[in-house]
Formats: sequence, structure tokens, C-alpha cells
Amino acid sequence: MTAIRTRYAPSPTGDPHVGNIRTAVFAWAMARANGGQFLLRIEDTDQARLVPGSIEAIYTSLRWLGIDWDEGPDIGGPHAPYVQSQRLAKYQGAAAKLIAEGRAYRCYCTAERLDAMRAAQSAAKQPPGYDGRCRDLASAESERRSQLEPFTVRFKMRKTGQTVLRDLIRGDVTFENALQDDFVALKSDGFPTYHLALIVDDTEMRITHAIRGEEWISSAPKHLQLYNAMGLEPTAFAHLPLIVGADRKKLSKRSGDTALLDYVRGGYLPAAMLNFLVLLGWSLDDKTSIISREELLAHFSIDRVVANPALFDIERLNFLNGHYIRQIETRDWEREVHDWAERQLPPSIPRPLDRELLAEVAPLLHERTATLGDIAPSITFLFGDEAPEYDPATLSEKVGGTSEAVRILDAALLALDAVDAAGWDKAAMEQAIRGLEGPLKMKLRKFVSVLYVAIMGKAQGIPLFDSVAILGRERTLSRLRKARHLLE
RNA sequence: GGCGCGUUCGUCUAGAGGCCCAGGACGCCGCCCUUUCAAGGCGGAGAUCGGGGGUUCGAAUCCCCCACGCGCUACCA
Repeated sequence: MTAIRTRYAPSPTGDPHVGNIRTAVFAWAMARANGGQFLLRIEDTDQARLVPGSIEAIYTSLRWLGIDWDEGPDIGGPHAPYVQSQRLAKYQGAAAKLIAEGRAYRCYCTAERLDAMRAAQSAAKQPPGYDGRCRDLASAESERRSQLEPFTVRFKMRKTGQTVLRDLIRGDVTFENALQDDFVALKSDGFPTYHLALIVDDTEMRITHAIRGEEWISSAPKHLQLYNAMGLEPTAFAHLPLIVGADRKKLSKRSGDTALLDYVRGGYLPAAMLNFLVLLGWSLDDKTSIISREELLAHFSIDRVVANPALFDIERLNFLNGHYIRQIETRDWEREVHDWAERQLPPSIPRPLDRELLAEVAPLLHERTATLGDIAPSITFLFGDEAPEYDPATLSEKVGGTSEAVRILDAALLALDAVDAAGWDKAAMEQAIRGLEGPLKMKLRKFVSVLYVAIMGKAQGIPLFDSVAILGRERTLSRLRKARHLLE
């Protein structure tokens, strides 16, 4: 059996979104799981839709996830070039051959005529489709006009019988040929359409399995017939279920389109994203919900891919991200905290940041972080003299009234003022604050919220004793006084 | 409109005739732990397997019909 070769063939029309990347993940995983090769090919046949920078975004997205390719535009390979705009002669040759063999024809219909035709069809409630005006043009006339007019090359679909797609995920899908349309294979600008380029490239690049999104399934008969007309053996096909947004529609520019790189910027981990993506449509067994890259590559199999669309559930991604964050080793975690703090703390805070301080809070943050983007907001209170701004009402929210809050603040002030700067550490803080239970006749867990708010501006965050110890005597006392004033 | 694909807890899924009065995970709820919040532990609610007909001793699993959702219907991919 020949080795499996799959490819990811995005068009450079912007930052790839997660649905698109998921296709890459599956194609890659299938190749790797079977000891095959994975290729990257750029499908830039639509010159009008090119977006500068897209190719770099594709590389970056793939590399971030740890998806590696054996052949591609950047590293070359035996079937270079891997960019379709650099392979035009191949497609044009294929089109010419098709014409010579009577399997395709030049079409001189203008875009305007085509539009009018479709409008008329739709008005008459007829199914839209090319009406075949140029299908039977005499070859001499076609030849002559080709010197004078622009033309496209249309493929002559067989209009009788059926075409059967043997899909790896869905089984046999049958299409009536009578309903098929003569599609454009080569555009008037000399560029191929996806359909032609696909066949030419997948064949030449020895692709064994075409793995693509479900939106391609209806054009499968075109591809199958093209392969057939060109006397080529088609690849196997696997049409992946769509990833849909909250509205249950395909992820797209219009509907919750989310570029993978947005998640990178948001502080998601590649391992979490990979884990998340691969379980959208595939499963290892009835139990596994956490899966490593290694396990994935050892066990991925295309026949465990389901056919129904999957919803992109951010809650699930967040859980996985938190899970993977907790797996990070202490030193690496300190580095992440440092990097993300440097990057995301307000610019008003002087850089470079105090590394020792960050190393001190890092462990406190570890269990409380879902995305790396959460880091900076949870530690800003440690920088600067004042606590972040807060609504004074939150001070007394949990203790039942302003006077209670005042009583608590006064007691805390008294107790903490008694600790001198030299003895100001976590143990002393704990002793002093716990010691308030007696005089206040109140449980620590009850009154502590007042202190949290006074110190860090909100009632939840990293542990109080650590916070005030790190903050130091002056800033702690001044924040407590400030809170006290706010209540007057 | 036509063609195609799909339909198991809110979500992702397991399930390929009896192991299923349907399992796991996220989310949700409760309890425990606890200086808050998390994290962690334990427990719970949650799916008459889209509906209706069959086949069978027996169906989420096989067949048919229907409904709904989505995709495609370009000189875009």
C-alpha cells in the first residue's frame, strides 16, 4: 500500500479561521497517524480575493499549533511550486487537452449574459445553471473566435447516469448527472478555478486523500467527472462536518468568524486548542476528553470522524485551556506570567517589571487562570499606590451595611498598624487579620471581603494575606484608609 | 426552488440489534475543602435517542415516510 499523502490547501484570503484550521488538523493527523506525508499548498487562483499577509498568517497559525508539513511553498519539495498562481501553465495545458479531446469547450458568454440568464431562470422558478449556449459551437468557429474574444473553458459534464461519491465519512453519495452543470474550469484571465486546479495538483502531488469541509460535497461530482475525463484515478474523499457558530451556521466572515490568531492573542495554549479542535468531530473512545498531541498522532483515524456539524463551544475551550495551564511547570509558568504582564499591564506601569515580585505571585495565579490574558488584570493592583477604582458600595456588600464595613476597616487598620515594616510578612498578616475575629465577633470569611475590595478593588482574586504581604505596609494601610474615607 | 448532508443530555460526543429504563466530558446545581475567587474532591439534575410507521422475540442501532436544520446552487474557494 502506498503511503498516505494529504494536504491542506487554503486560499490566502485572510487569517485562517478555526474551522478552516480544523480541516488542516485532521488532514495532518491522518497523514502523521499513518506514517504518511502532509503538504501545504496555496490556492491563490482568485486574484480578486487575495489579502496581503495571508500566507504568513497561515504559516503562523499552523506552526503555533505544531502542525508541520513535509512539502510546501516555503520548503519546496518534489512537486514545487506549491503555489497555484505559479503553476498556470499546467492548468492551461490540462484545459487545452480537454478541449482537444472534446471534453471541454470555450465559452464566450459574458458575465452580463450569465447574470441575465440566472436572473431569468430564477424569475421563472427554474433551477439556475449554464444553459449550454456555447457547448456545441463548431470547433472551427470556436477556434476563430478564440483569437478575437475572451473566453472561459467549460467542462462538459456527462448529463446521463449518476455519479457516486464514496465518501470516507458519509458512505456513498449519489448525484444525478442530469442535474449537473457545465462548470468553468479555466477563467478568462487564464487562471483555473478550484475544480481544475484541484485535480491537476492533487494528481501531480500524489495526494491520496482529499480531506475538506462538507461545503465541498456538492461539487464532488464535478471533481469525479473531471478525474474521469482526464483518465486519472481520483483521490479518496473525506468531507468533514462543518464547525458552526452559536447561530448554528457555518463559521464564516458573517457568522462568528474567528481567526485562530485571535485565540493566540487571547492567551490560549496550542495544546488546548489542538485538543479542542480535534475533538470537534472526532473522538478516540467513549471516555477521552483530554488528549495530547502524541496520543492524537498515535490514534487518529478518519473513520472515527462523525458526519454531523459541531458547535464551537468557547466554554469547553476555556476549560481545556485552564487544564493545560495547570500542567505548566513552575519555571515556565513564571515566564508566562512575566511575558503576559509585560505585554498587557497598563503602559503607565514602568518597565521592566519587578521579576521577583512576579515570581512571587505566579504560583498564586496558576490555579486561577483560564487564559493567559487573565494574568494582567488580576495583578494590576500590585502596581501603583492606589487600588484599582471600585464602587464604594462593594465594600459593604457582603457585611450588611456601611457601619459594619467601617468597623471592620477600623479594626484592620488598628491591627495592621501595630505590625512594623520589618515584621510585615504573610504569617504576620494572617495572624493580625485572623486575630480580628475576636474583637469583631465575626467570622473571617465574613468580613474578609471588605479587605479584599479595599486592597484590590474587588472581592475576588489572589489570596489576601499574600496580597498585603507583597503590597507592603505603606500601601496596605493607605488603601485601608482610603476605603474608610470612601464610606464616610 | 433544486440537489445534497445532517438530526443521541444546553454543548462536544460514546453507541455499529440484546452489555443502554443510554456512558464520558464541558456547562449548570449542591456539598466538602477553604482568607475571597479559583483549583480539587464528592454528589445531583439533565436525552421518552427529531416525529411517525415498519422489520424483529427484542431497535438509539436495520428499512420507509415526514419534519426541521444546515450546505451548495459564481469566470469564490
